[in-house]
Amino acid sequence: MKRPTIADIAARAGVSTGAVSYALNGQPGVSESTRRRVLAIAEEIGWNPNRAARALSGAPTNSIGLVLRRPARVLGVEPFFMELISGVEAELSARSFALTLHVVRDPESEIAVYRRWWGERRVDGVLVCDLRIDDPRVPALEDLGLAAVVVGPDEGAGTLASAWSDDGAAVVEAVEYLATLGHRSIARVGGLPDLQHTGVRTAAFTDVCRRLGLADPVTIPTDYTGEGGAHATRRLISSRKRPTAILYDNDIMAIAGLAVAGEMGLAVPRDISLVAWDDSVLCQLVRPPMTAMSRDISAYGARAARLLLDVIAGNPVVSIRDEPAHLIPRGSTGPPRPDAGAGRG
Amino acid sequence: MKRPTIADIAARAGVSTGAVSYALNGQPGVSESTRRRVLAIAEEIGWNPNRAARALSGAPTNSIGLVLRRPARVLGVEPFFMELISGVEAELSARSFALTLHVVRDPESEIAVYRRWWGERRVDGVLVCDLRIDDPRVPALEDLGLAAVVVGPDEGAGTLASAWSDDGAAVVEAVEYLATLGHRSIARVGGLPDLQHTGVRTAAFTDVCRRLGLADPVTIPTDYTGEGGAHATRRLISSRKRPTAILYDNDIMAIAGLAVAGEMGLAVPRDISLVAWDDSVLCQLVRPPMTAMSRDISAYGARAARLLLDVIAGNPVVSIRDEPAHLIPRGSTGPPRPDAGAGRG
DNA sequence: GGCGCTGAATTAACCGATTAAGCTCAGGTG
DNA sequence: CACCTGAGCTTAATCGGTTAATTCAGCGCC
Repeated sequence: MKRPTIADIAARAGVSTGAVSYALNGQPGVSESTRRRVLAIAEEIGWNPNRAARALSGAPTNSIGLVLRRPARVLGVEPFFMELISGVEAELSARSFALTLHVVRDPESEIAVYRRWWGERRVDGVLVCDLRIDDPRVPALEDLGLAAVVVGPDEGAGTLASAWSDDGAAVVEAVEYLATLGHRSIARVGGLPDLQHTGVRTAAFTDVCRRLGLADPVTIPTDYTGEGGAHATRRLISSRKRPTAILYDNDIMAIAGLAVAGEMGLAVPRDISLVAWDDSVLCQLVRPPMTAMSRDISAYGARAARLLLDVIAGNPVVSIRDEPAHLIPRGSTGPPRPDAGAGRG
Repeated sequence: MKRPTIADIAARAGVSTGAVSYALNGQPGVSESTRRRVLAIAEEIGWNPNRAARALSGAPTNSIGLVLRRPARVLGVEPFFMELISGVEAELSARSFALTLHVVRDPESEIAVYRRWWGERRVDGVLVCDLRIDDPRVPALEDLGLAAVVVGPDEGAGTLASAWSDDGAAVVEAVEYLATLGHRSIARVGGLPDLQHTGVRTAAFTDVCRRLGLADPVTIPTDYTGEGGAHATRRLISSRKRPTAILYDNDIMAIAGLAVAGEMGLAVPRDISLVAWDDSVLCQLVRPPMTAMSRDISAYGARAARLLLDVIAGNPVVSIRDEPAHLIPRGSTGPPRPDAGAGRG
């Protein structure tokens, strides 16, 4: 099947391609009757503008890009990105924008992809995830002048707009809740330490523990995997000053920690309380069900997408600080045992 | 920052744009020294081919499309698609292809998107999921001549290539396993009845039950949701001829069914055995852990992507029948009670 | 010297749209 | 009747590449 072009329409309508273009784009310069005729013919022969040709004349591509830097196989396991993408798509599909996805191995190729997309005019803008400390992508994108929105805290986002939740406030909520239950020694199993939002959480955690006069706030950095969470939990439980509560930076690690606590003979929440960041079906299914910091990830995605569309449209934009995650108390948290935190498990 | 073009390179190298084009594309027609000079300049000024311009001259877009028809929010919950996408990406990213994603509401707009992408030359080919009986997308794609691969059984895929597992063989494996345990009355909680692969599974289920001389094989159609699975399970358990084993078309429904069995006072697997299709962490976490038909979804995605790339390249292709799902026995299956299946629950 | 050949380059058409500029002609004006 | 105006078109340049056709210099050979 041959793709119809405006030349085909022009031939049928007996006018020039220029006139057809004016007619199709609602520009002045053609009579109402001609316009109607052209539109009817376009409809009839199933014409679609060749985006390549339009793009050559400077039109937007109506698509945004998302580059993910992880082993592709991990994506299937990690629910975060799919929820984010579902939120992004909800916003995009309403406006007939497409999402172009690309998975890369390392930060250099991520920047190379941005550069290529920009050079190729493949996307109108990009969403940037997993911002790191001194992330080289920020200056690279600023240099290129490619529209971009950071999905993450605005710390380190430079001149780029950002959309994220107030992770600090969420940490404060969780720690205050545990402190109210009576916990004086709270540890944290954190995510990748060079991620911006890990830094934000760690700072907030340290601050609130100090403010409440709690024991020295320990954060063990991990890689977000179940193994990492299990290992960190083992270390914390067998440490001299065993905490009475542990705050995990994601749900996978919290659930792994729950299993470790069981193996080491600790009852949850009698001997130790556990809190997960990011709620999921998993948290509801385990016994005891896991107290979790729940947030609407797909709403973040939608918000970030809308922000990016604004940036692309050239509208004035302000970074969005979204609703913080909020605590959903379940069975994995309770008051500490009076004698807890004394010896080994 | 201005995007460099081949005209910029030509000016610097002191040759025509035509010569630059030949040099950059490894075509004959330029001397080795000129080619090296041109390549060096291109590298130096960070030139990238404007894809729109190339596309105008008929070059491929190096991207493939995937249209998903579901409420965008459901995507985050359904792990299937993310795993599929991760497999697809693993294959694509190695070849610097991008994946363009679009979420639509109804089948008509799905076809409209194909038509638009084709007209716009936005993608080189598409992956088609969730094939239905007499799916109108198949003739539409055949008409357009847009490269396409069906992710699903080749029944109903027409002239399009397809990649899928042998669901029939998997059903046979599951039923034979249950029959070996001693079950004579096995029911099935099926997925959406108008999906092609549901039809394949239902036919195989009916056949193998007949062949093994089992009781009338009942399949209750559902919508794949937990609620649907719970409702179907309730109906089966309270039916006059209660089955001693139930085969579910996905894991969500199986887990919902497990909860229903508990509510209705049945012990699993003593009173009733349950088998899930598609394994996941969920299946391992519930008590008793769920016997499941496990398959490597991301491998399907990778295989389908490779097939599509072959179709696009014009290589001869044959549909792939991938490895069937294989049974992972866990705690939710066991021999039936001698007196089971007699009365009401 | 004239001829054909080859290699290395240029030129120009082309892809399918957008759009500034130019043309035509009907209708109104002095 | 000459002149002006503007609606309604057409023409042609343009975007950034690709590529067929063409030019041209240099060389070998009869």
